[in-house]
Amino acid sequence: MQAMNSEELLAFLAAVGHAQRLRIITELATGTLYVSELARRLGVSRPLLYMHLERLEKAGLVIGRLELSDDGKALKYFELAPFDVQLNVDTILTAARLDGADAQRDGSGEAGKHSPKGTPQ
Amino acid sequence: MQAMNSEELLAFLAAVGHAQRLRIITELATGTLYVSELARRLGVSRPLLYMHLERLEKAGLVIGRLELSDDGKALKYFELAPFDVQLNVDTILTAARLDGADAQRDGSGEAGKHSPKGTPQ
DNA sequence: TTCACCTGTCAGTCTCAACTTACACATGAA
DNA sequence: TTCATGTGTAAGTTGAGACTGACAGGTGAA
Repeated sequence: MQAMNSEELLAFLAAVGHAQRLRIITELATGTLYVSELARRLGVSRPLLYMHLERLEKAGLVIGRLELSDDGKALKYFELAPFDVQLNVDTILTAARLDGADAQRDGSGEAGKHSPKGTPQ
Repeated sequence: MQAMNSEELLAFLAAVGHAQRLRIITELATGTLYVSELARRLGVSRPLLYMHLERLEKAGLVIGRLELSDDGKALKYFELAPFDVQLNVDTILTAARLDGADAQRDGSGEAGKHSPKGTPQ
């Protein structure tokens, strides 16, 4: 998995760092499931599960797609997306460094003055 | 870094998964600092920084120790603890599996007799 | 004494994610 | 029609974490 900036890293960590969502991941690891079925298995209300799945999807941890069953019902299936993030000091420093690079690319925010290269201090 | 159960994993993720705390880690990566100095650098109130450092320390990401400076002032220094956690589906499944093992070891809760041997599965 | 540093903690407020309840809307089967 | 199944969303409540401000205590130096 490629390097992330702080924002992406935080989104990822926030997504995974929740007991319910860990359970969701564990459950989806056994195979693809549609929302209502997953809600039943986990003993969670469907709207709540929706919120969690939305969060996981935004962070790229799960993928959802709407399918028609044989009897014409619409089922929203979710499956696990492959992910693998190494978390150590280097990862975090890299994320911070990417933030700076992003800001520079965008050109906005800090009016250029900021030391263009090298770390201050 | 050795395998963690869900509780430890969540504590770790919650500790790292916060913008301010990422900045703290980034700052401490440059070297050991005492609280007031760190607060100044980050532009954060000291009580707030305390809370964050406490959280980081509980999760084992930083280590704090009180030192006497030459002029007799007490300074609370914090340094980064080495950490390295791989985050993928396997990590999470392993954590879930450890939870079960922990519960069995503790013996309570599940009126489980003592299961004679081995890990279920 | 007063000042400028530091540590440590408490009592609040505020904000937001988490969670509940309820609705509108489909389908197929009884 | 009614029931059981599903999706999708829009309210509300709540609870925990984040954050502020103020305090009590210590030191050494002016």
